Amino acid sequence: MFKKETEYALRGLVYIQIQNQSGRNPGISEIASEIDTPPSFTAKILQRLVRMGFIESIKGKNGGYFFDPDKSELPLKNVVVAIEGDKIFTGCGFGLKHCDDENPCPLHGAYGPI
Amino acid sequence: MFKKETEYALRGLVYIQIQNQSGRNPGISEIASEIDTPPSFTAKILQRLVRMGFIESIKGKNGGYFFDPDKSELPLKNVVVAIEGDKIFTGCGFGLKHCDDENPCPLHGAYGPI
DNA sequence: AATACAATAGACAAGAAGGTCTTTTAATCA
DNA sequence: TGATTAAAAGACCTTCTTGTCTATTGTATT
Repeated sequence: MFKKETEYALRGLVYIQIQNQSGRNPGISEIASEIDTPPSFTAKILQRLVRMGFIESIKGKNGGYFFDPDKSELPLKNVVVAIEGDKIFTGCGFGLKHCDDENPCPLHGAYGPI
Repeated sequence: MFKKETEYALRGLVYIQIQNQSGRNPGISEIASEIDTPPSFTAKILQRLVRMGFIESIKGKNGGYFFDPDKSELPLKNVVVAIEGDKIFTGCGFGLKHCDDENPCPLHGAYGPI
């Protein structure tokens, strides 16, 4: 379905969000253990999310990851597009170049909703 | 969305089916050129489809690929499952193990239809 | 039988995805 | 200030995906 990277990113973000709501900034080892992903790989993914501005982080003791409370809510779709590209939403299931609403392939109708 | 392999397989099967209906058994170079895929790679994929029993083939002059007319129609879903595995249909978009109808993740509702 | 044609088999290789590990940088606390 | 904690950076490795290429096997035509 999605790449592992996207999956882990989504799971991580959801976990961070939930913890933030309890006033906590979880760290990488907690996150990886709770969402059941490889710690180092997860760390790299979260780094990317920080660089892309989806979340913030602070180093050192009591450090961790958190959402900027000033920012508006983050649609998960943005994350998926940032990692997977938007072909996953705009592309054709058959990989056809000339598949659109006017020229639909057999799968087209089924995929519209998503 | 799907792997290239799956995409090419679906496109190839559809093309073969259409040609069969006109009484023709298209060969690999025609198929690859018409569905716009790399010939050698496409050949390998069609070989797999033959070995898996989805289509038949004959070698030599006037050879090519065709569907066994005695067999019942082939749901494309079977092809996708054969190549991608069934996680793509049964798995959770978040990669959660404990996501099902009773314990749905936020994406679950949206994916049910597919 | 010889030839030409076309699928099959399988070795090989480049690139992307998935994952580990070590070193560096920054924040806190004693 | 020094020790500790935790994120950042990046080198490195393995596996899977996406191909290419060559040799072989089988079929049909002449």
